[in-house]
Amino acid sequence: MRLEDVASKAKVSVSTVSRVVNGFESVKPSTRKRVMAALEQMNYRPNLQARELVAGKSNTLGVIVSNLENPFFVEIFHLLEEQAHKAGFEVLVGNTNYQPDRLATCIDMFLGRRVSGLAIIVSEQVDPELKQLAQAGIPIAFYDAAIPGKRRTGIHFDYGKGMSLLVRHLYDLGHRRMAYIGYPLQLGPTEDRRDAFLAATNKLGVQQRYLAGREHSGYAAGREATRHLLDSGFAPTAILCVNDLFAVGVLRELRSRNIAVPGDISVTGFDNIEIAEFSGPSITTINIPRERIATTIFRSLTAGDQRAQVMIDPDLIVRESTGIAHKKPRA
Amino acid sequence: MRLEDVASKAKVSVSTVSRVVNGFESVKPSTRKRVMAALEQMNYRPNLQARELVAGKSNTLGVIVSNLENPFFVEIFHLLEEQAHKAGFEVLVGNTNYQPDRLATCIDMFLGRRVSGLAIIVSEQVDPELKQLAQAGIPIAFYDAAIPGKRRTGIHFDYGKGMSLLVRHLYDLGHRRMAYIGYPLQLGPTEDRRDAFLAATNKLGVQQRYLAGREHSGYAAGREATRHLLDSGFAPTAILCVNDLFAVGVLRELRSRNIAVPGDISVTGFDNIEIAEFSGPSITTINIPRERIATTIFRSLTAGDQRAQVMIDPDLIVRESTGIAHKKPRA
DNA sequence: TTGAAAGCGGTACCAA
DNA sequence: TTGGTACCGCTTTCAA
Repeated sequence: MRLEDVASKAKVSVSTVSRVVNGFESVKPSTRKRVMAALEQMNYRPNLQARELVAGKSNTLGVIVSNLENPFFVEIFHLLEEQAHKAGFEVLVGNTNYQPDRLATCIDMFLGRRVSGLAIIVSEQVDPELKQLAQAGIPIAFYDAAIPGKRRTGIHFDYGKGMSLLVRHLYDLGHRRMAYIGYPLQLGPTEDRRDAFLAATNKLGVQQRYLAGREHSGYAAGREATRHLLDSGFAPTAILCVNDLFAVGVLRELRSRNIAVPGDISVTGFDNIEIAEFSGPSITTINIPRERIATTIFRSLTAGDQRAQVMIDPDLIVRESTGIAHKKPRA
Repeated sequence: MRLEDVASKAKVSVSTVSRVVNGFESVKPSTRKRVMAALEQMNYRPNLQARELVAGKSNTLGVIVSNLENPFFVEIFHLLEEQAHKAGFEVLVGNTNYQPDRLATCIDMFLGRRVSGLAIIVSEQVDPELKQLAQAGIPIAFYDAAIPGKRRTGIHFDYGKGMSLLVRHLYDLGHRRMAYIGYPLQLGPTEDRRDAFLAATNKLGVQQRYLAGREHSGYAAGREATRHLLDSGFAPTAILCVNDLFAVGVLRELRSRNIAVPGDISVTGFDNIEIAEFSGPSITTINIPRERIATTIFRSLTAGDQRAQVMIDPDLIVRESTGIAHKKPRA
């Protein structure tokens, strides 16, 4: 099990076994062979804690996400993982469930494990942790969170532009009464979306309504918010959602009320996850180019490519869920 | 940064600092206060590699899954995580993407990190790794994979029963021509589903057809398989899918061909993930009680509750996607 | 080409 | 209540 066990079995020193394990040249072939055999027989597996302790690093990257149930985060993780593996890194994921204390725990865990880079892809506020992060001494990449500073990369998506594209698209289709369904909490990036919605609709003089879903994500939250919305008396001709998951929930509720989409009401999502293409009807949404995000994170974590700020641009993806506004909205 | 740095700053020994860090009682309040201050100022964070090296364990559980993009796996992970956190464990996830070499790497990584328990929730074959796992010396729980032995818990779901329930349900609705869309590879548990489908249809004398999707999961695979199926000339009145993701893809293709569900063709999924309830139409499926799975895994990993075999029973969930068979199937 | 020994950053035992 | 020290398993000089 340990280097020493193998050493005594092969009748050599631990140094020699270590050399064999790490593929050094300076080992006599016959010795190497003997050691290899012992290694094999004893099913030796290096203790990474020990190895990394002496190395002082771990060629492991840490990724912290708010919500593994949102395919958007999972996709970014996947793309990042792919690049990391190619470069010989392992990737570990931590999940916060939007809980600030979990965030702190995850950060402690990853920094305590001396990961060589940490990607923080969360929606919650990171401020209270900034202090410890500042002294971490490793590259840290943020997506969507907090203020970037030294040794940190802030990657941001232009929500304002994205939301404007949606509002404009709907406006051009004749919509003048729009509702927006967002997250419940004070999550920075999602406030951006709401503010952008408010700004865009105000600018165009569109009647609007803002509503917070009860959960952070998920179909159920979108559905429930839709119930409240429709029962409130505000009869929108279009419903915009903070993400695609919510939009699916909205579609579900509308369907169960026999409200046609986009015949009676248009619906939009955000993120362009796969379900947006496969739901019935498919969902008009904003694409966030994950490859760019993943690549930027990876570079900043490994190549020391620490551009302080990166802004990512949106694309509008028009699908079946949006159409010409009816004069007489149903609800 | 290190215990020693804090010690010299607080003018005490490393032992004392260690005691304070670990909350031992036997420290004079005044000393403790001084140490705490130093700790705070220097932003000390214990090196987990060192700590775990001496401890010989890590109060961390490892979870390996095939596919983080399948919400089914994510849900199990979440439930497991919840219980683990309550019990003071951290949970680390590894992702294999159905690649056997990734599985081996993940296992090496987790065992090398001396996790105190390892859950392997994958569909690929684990046999080649069994040898190393046998010597791991820690509790290992399998879901859906490999042969359980000593120190290992095998949790299995009764796919045969689940598939029978679906076939029977459809049969009772008058269906006599059924197609099944499965995974492409020789993945043990999914072969079970296919075999169960074949067995159940044969028993009832139903015309059947088996088809493999091109990917492991995902909407696109289901959709593509449906294209092949419909273009093949076999005109089923019902399509059964290996999982709910596939079923969503099937629905999408049928919709784009203006084939009504369940009017013209009935569709079923498997797993009962959330989308099955929210898709349009909602999907008749088999529920797999994840709580039981997660709880069983957790217990076997921590409490030494090592029942060798656990079999989990299915529930049939009837929703909108299945209905009475038409005499003249369209396709 | 090989072995001995000094750490890496902690913990824990023993003495003081 | 404190400090000294051996040791966890591995890597890495330095000598032999």
